[in-house]
Amino acid sequence: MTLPPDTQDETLTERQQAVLDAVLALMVEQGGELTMNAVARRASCSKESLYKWFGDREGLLTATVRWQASKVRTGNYDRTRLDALALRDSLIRFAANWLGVISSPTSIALNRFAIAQAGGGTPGGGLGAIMLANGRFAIGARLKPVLDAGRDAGLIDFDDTETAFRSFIGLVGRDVQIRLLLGDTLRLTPGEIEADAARATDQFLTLYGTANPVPGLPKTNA
Amino acid sequence: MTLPPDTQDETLTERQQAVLDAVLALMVEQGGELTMNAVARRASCSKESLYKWFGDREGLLTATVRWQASKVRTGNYDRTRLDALALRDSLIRFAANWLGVISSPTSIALNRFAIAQAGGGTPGGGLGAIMLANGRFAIGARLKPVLDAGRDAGLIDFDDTETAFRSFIGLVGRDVQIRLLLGDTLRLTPGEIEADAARATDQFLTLYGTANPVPGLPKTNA
DNA sequence: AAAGGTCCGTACCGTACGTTACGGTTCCCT
DNA sequence: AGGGAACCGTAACGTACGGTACGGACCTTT
Repeated sequence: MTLPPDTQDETLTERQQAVLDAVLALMVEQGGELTMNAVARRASCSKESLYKWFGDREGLLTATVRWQASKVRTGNYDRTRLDALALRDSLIRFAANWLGVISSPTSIALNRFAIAQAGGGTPGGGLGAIMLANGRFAIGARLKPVLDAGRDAGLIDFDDTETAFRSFIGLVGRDVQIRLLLGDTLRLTPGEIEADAARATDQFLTLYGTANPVPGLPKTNA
Repeated sequence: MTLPPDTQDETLTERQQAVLDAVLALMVEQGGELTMNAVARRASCSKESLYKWFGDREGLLTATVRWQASKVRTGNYDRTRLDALALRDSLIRFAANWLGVISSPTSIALNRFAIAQAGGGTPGGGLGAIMLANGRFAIGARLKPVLDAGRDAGLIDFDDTETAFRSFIGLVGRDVQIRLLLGDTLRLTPGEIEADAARATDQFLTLYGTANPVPGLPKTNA
């Protein structure tokens, strides 16, 4: 009669968090073959405890996704005083951070799981909806204030913040995520991430910047 | 003793093609739960025939991916004489075509399958490698001649064709593919596809175009 | 008409996995 | 020290699915 704890809000024991970390580790190294037996063995816990804590396999997976999402949340990027250089710096740091996240083995493994079961008949979306809410839409909510502030400061110009935001993440991410998800052996070193972030940001500023661009960065046809 | 027909090159009976179409239909409507029984029932054939024709489940899946890929191949986009308007038109048609492909239910379902098993221990990449070869890399090989021709004609300028190409598909695709894969209810009408293709192309030409842009398209901060 | 091949429908087998149940151990509370 | 809760390890159960085997129908060939 134990109803599934779908309303769990950060109420996780240290032990349970360790279990979820074990799930993440298994997802990363073992890939799509994730059995309850393997989780129990890896986490050194009994399957009975797994079912008591998370209800069923689906509950364990959603708890894992939420757990990882709660670990990824970083600081905001908005500032009070904003000049062209500060805006560019904020955008570059945002882009580099996001590239680091989406190219991390954990994010790749988690997205694979969410995508694999997004097609199933699970109503409500399941893991895919959670990944979208905590990934795509969360970063949108975090970056849009920066873009709006840049527009208010007269540094950039656009009609729709959403459209500008999508152009930016398109320039930043390009085909990285889909290639990594499909198993492409694509290594992003921290140096490449930083360079890509700067290139994408400068391209974005070229497209949406006003007449006062950052000096010395007219066009970057890298 | 029937060795698996891994060297099948378009040698498919009409019956077998119908079976693969049934697999595609099942992938689209049923999602990740694809059993051999369901395929046999849907295609009105026996499981024995499935195993005789495709070896095993993996062979059936790879044959399906190849079959779909062979259906998507469209005409090339290169031209002999190229002015600014012709280049822009080629890019727009290419972008619209690609957007239509990646937003089609068949492509989404197929990518879901390839991604789901790309994490598994299957060496060589499996379906993911096939999807990459026939998707991402195939369109690259098809578009790069156009970009190079545009550069030779002095219409656009860049150092690395690959980098320019990746910026282009970033501007075109943005976050469409990952959102659809995660189950986002995102509908792309033909009109939106055409508008997105034009916007992305004009943004690309703004970034990489030379001093002679298409008249009347200086900046499109849509 | 007889023979042989191809294929459909179904039944069957072995295994893997999700889920449940149980005995033994550790730890906390009083 | 005694009682109880939580938990670990393992065994057991039911189902689902990949893969195989078999009987019968249809079609072609001679």
